Amino acid sequence: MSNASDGGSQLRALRLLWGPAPGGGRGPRRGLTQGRIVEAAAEIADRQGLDGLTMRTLASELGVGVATLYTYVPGRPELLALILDQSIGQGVQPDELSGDWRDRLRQVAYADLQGYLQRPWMLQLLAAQPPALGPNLLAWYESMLRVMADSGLPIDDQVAALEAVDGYVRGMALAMTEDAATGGAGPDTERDAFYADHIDWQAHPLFAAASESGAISDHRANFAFGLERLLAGIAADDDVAPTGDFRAGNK
Amino acid sequence: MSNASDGGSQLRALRLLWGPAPGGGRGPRRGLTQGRIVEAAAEIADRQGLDGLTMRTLASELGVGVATLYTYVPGRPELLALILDQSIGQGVQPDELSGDWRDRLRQVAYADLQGYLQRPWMLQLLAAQPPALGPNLLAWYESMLRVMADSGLPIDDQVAALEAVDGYVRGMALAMTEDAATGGAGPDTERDAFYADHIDWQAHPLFAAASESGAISDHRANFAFGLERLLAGIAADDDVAPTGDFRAGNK
DNA sequence: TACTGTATCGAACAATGTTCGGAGTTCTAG
DNA sequence: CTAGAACTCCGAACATTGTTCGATACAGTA
Repeated sequence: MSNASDGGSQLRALRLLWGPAPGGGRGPRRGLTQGRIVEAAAEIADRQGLDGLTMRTLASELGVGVATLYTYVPGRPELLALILDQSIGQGVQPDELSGDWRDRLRQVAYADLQGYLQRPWMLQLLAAQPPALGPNLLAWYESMLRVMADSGLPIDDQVAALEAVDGYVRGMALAMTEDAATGGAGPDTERDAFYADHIDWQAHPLFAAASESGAISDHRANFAFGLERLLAGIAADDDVAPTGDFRAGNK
Repeated sequence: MSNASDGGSQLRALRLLWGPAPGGGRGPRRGLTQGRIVEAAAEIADRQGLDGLTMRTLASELGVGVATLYTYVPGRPELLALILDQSIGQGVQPDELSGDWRDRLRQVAYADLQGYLQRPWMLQLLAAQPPALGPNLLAWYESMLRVMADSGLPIDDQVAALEAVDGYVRGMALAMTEDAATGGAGPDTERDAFYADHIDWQAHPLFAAASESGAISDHRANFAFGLERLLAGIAADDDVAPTGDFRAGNK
């Protein structure tokens, strides 16, 4: 009951993702396809952001009335689930890459990062709700497991490693979208001026130093740093540390 | 220009976060404080999710008219920035923990994870926009840097390690909110039934096996796995790997 | 005691997702 | 070939959202 905005839309999304196109029945021939709608929707989201993707702008882009959309898609939440799975499908297939499993993992990480940076709304959708397991997500996961199968790790660790790398990429992408948000055209001078004025730099000397040195804003270097450490940690087969730290939390 | 929904609200949020409370001027005494509003807003978000937090529900909860809120807060986006920074401030102060820097990093990771799981809307806000650098975020960052100062790592690596752990936690939390979304009361039988029916398990043997074994759904174990690997990788001072993989991307 | 500037808030406005009802279109049953 | 059924399309309407306006009440100041 934590996410109030899901009145069974997840299930409807799944039916859309997997269900067959409802083919030719009686009435007039359909002027659109689900594919065309999803494509146009993703394009609008790319240009205007998720908020700019309204049923009206989408209908107008496609040259149809708003109500028409509802004969193809049950509602906006389901539409969002569709463009998310479609975008996932546009990434690389991990097991088609070259190199050993560690190289491939790294390449997947960079490719996925780029995807998230180009489509920040994917992260918004992922944060709003766990993604429906559509065909593309499933295929990506299976492909990822094929890569991990080469690692010689136990099956549980294969999954854990996969999830860890994927999680890391998403989390870092979250922090890196910052750059895109400012417009890409140079730093936000107004904001920086505000910081300079209102922040007590004396009281935060370490932050001041780190900020000055540029270390904080060099997201790409930070991403590379953490990724290599994570991969190295996974590849090291020696036992790591006390894995138990689960006092707090649920059952 | 990627995020269309920000018409300078970031700056207004910063002013709110750092600016002094506008004190007693002339008119009637103010019946509310920014603090009380933010507290009530976060509570509503906890119960009803971010979508349930409307200006009307908030006003009603506080027993005031809707328009009154706008004398305390410029608008909803700024309100969201406030509850985010406030929530960040409710986590632990990293440098008040015990143990060496690696232990502390681990404790911070678990504490932050718990915070994100209890307040999934924090992740939604982080995904929608990079957080405004409010007092609490700044304090947390400074505290984190104090912890990292013990590591003996170069300053750049300190920042990178900090960002990596933080990013990892957020990314994994993204995947783990799944549990909360189903309501917590057992697995989603309807959804699982759909999966069983419509997915071609033969074509995805590895996923089928991983799913069957429960490895995929054991998020807490996966989190621990990756965290230990990441920490171990950071602690290992030997050089790691080719850090250059930056053909694609921007300048 | 008047004046000024503020706080409060009911009402209205624009934009959004969604539904309703009717008009047109195509297939199918007889 | 015709009549009905089932479907597509969509203008209009509805509920809900964030936000603004204008009036009214209040508290300091001169």
